[in-house]
Amino acid sequence: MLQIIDIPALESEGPRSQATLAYEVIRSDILNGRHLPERKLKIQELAVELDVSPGAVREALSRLVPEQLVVSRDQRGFVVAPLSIADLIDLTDLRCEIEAVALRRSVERADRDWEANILAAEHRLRGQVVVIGTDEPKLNPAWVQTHAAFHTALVSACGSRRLLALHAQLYEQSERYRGLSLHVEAPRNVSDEHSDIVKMALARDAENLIRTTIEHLRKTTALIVAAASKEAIVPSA
Amino acid sequence: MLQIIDIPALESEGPRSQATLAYEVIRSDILNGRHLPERKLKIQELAVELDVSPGAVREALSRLVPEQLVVSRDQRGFVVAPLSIADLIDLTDLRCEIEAVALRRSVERADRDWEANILAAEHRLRGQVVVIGTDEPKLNPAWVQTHAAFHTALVSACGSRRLLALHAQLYEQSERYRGLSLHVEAPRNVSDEHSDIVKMALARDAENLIRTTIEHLRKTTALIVAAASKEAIVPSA
DNA sequence: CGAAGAAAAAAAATATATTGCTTATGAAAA
DNA sequence: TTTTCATAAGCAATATATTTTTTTTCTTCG
Repeated sequence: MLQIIDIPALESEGPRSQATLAYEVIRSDILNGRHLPERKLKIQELAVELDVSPGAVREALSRLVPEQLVVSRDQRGFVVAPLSIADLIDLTDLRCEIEAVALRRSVERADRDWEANILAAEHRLRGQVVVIGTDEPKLNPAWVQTHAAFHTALVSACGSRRLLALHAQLYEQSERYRGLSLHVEAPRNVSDEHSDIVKMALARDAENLIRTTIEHLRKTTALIVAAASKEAIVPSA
Repeated sequence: MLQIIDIPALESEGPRSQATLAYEVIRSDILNGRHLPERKLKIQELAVELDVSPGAVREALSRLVPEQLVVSRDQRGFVVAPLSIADLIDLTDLRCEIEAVALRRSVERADRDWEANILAAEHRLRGQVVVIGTDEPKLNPAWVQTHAAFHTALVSACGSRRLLALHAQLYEQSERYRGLSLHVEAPRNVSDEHSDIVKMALARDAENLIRTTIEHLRKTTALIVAAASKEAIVPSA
């Protein structure tokens, strides 16, 4: 007899435990660049800063290891996972492959809801400014979230939980690199690229949608690589 | 000085913390089916069983959450991640996609070392029996390891660290399901399937290699699904 | 007899103390 | 001046005790 088990998806209900709270704060701090790569994450320091017990910090850091946001060395604590150009290129390559698979499936299974969500996400994106702060330029957190939602909407019809999770994970990891492209953001019209993507999606033209999206990803990576070549942004190994 | 090595399969050198030890033991117990899906993992119980402190167990379990081997519910502890037919199908689909990408790249970048490693891995595989134990049939752990090495060898030339890591992770997750196909292993000649794969690899015939490998994966999945339909293998919620 | 509420037991989460590893600093010898 | 060894300090890792939360059971009332 076949028994289908419903997987309880109560992954996110308010941060109730201290460890979960610490996890979310530290994770966000790493993604936003508040903790720089290679920086040592001292447990006691974080514990007093977040006002939680050292055990909670320790657990939070442990959870970040499989996500590749921090690396741990037994008996020697935790450091923020390093960034490198080589890793960025590797990451981008993999993202392009995954994106292609997810988009192709999404188009195959597309329906009107899918189209509606894409249109809505793009519309929200247009209402956001990308960079805030004049002297100290920073990515607008609201834009970051909306942008993620836009790209998620495009692949949301792919019909695979795991593929969606993988897509989200890779997107998130690339977020760490995005902040580095701020200084050379000039020669680019991101809105046009997005509307091209939307056009292809609505036309259900899978191959051109994939091509356009991959170009979009590679353009960002190319800018970061160019920036890193000029300035010594990425710490040396 | 003579060193007596009594612990086999010590993978990485260096100091191992209790938490790391607990992590490895629990992980292996889940993968080998010693902890059944949906089973509650009581911290204190595991702590006395492994002779480590509860904190270490807690940390170990936390590290298994992102690997999707256990799920945690804040304030209510940890349980072994459930298995389901739907998830197996989802997992297999994703594996086929990833396998295709990795194999295509491997063939592109193939060299003589790659061929040699594949041949060596297949040869080792032939020397192993799949199932041990007569009345209580169990997968031969040596075969399991050799089989993993064989499939890793095929994609090892893909040139992407992340792709290799992803491949390994998906393979590992599917290992949890493999034990379920034991009872219906009959109508199959796995060695022939493997030698077909080797033939395609040495011929550098990427598309046929992919096709053959995907068939290989899907066959295993189909057997497990068939087994689950007849017997109530998958535990009930 | 069944349902609801309260109390007790069990287990998770947290805090604090202790141990032990790693590394840095300094002194002594080459 | 450089190298090496020893000692000390800092911090990760672990153990233990305490608090909080959840679950189960027992009692009481409908």
